[in-house]
Amino acid sequence: MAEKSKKPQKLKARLPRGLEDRDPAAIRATRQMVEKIRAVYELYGFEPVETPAMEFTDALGKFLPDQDRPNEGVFSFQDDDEQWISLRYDLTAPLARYVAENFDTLPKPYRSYRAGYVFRNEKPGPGRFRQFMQFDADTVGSATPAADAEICMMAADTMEALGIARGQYVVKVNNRKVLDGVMESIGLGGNENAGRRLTVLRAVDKLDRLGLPGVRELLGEGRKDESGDFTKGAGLDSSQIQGIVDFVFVSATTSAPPESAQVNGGALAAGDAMPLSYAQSDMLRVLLDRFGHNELARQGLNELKDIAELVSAAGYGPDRIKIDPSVVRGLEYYTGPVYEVELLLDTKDEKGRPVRFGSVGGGGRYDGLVSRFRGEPVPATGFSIGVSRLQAALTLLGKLDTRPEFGPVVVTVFDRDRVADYQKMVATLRAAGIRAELYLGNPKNMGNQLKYADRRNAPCVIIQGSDEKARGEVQIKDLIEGAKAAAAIASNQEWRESRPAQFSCSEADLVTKVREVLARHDVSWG
RNA sequence: GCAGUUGUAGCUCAGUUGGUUAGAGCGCCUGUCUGUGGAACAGGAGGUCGGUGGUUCGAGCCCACCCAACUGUACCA
Repeated sequence: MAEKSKKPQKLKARLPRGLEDRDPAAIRATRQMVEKIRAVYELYGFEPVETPAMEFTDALGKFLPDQDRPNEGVFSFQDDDEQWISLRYDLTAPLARYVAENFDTLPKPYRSYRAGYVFRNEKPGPGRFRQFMQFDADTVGSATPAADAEICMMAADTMEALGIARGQYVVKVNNRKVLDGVMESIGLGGNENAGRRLTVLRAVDKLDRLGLPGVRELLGEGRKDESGDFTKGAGLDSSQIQGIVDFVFVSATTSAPPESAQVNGGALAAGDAMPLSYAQSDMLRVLLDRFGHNELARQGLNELKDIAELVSAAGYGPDRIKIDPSVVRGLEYYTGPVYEVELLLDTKDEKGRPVRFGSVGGGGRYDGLVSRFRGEPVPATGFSIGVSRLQAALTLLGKLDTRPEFGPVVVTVFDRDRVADYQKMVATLRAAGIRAELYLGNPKNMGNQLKYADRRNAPCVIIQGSDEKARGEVQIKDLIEGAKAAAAIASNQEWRESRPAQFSCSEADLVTKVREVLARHDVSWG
């Protein structure tokens, strides 16, 4: 039987999931965001450094890759000498390596900032990519809560510099020591409970999403989601659950407005006390009363109190920086205060469905990360903005300028024997600092050239046929004005003959007249 | 990873109880229009119906497996 004659299989043009191509508007938006963030970080006295996109795997704080699944979580490969190398998954671990390697020459405390792409092999989602940009700032070599407080204030300032109004974001602050202490006090201390502690932390982290009832389920046997999938819980007994819930409850009633606590999971569970609104200091006092008997918790709460007082003294109220004991953060390397920046705006996708973006920034104190490389303790605290995620959110919110940038002035080719003349006009415009180009396509008719200029979003085109040449003139056609005039014109005939928004000027006035057109429409590039 | 939903033209989607040659809108290209963007009108290109196998005289439709996307969930050092 004859083989089915197959068409030659064309290579399919496609991109792996979680990766994206970036068009001019997106690139411009990123550039503007990065510039605004940079300005704030500089203002706070931080200085730039750049490290490569990959590091030795062990320097990133990751165990050697699983032979079966070497790319779970991070992308890794083996070098010629068999050493494992990974793409960085954040900018903190590489900074720790950099500081350790250059410890003797860096001024300490060392304030550093850097932006760059990081890579995570995870399931993508809205605002979640496998390659994305972060913009970090860190203070290495200072253990004082003043360093943490400063990072929080800078995070708030950065949000506002990015055009996110006060009240549309909040910097939440917690301390790992507090929850660790609470867990210790209900008998979850010690190495043998490390796994369960992690499960508890993850459960608490989901408070905003699942509400108190969901968290309760995750602390106990487990929870079934709406798709029927079951998540195994921490397996705590009821008194232990109540201990955690007591703690979480205070945060829930003080950090979230009551109505949102109602929405998430249908109200706080019955049997809990009435929701009350506490001021920050009241909340800390209540927590100290209740959990201060544990040394670790008391230490953490006192650090939080220090930070709260510092930011408050600098004029940053709880509308900008708020103590929220339910903030956990996933990374294990945090040792003290942790921060998280959340957008308080409702984001909806193109179809009007609500979208959860998660935090757009976060960080914390990681006192152990640099000292891994050195024999001495090196305290450090830092903060990271998820530029890509924030940009995705702001785009969805319509808060970013996504208008296409103006294209160049296009000099059309009327008479193909005179390309040299046209090229000279282009050179003249460029010499005057005007973005300009010669039409390089097939010049067989003017219509195509104008369509091209239109697609390029060119503000105007230059036309010089034999008539104009004889008079020593050029035609300047204002495409922006012309587009407005188009509305009043019905027939193509009329459209062509009227030549809207087009005028003639002498060759010598080319630059001056083009500048006038640009100025009229407020055209500027870059 | 687990679960659910969905895969038909570049995009958004129709497609009858299984029945001849799979359609529409938008977009794209060409012409009306050899010195001028838009609109209008006319025409054109573009499909292995996600893939493979099966049931059937006959499959876009039914069945099995695979792949992908979306949503939830888990993980996120």
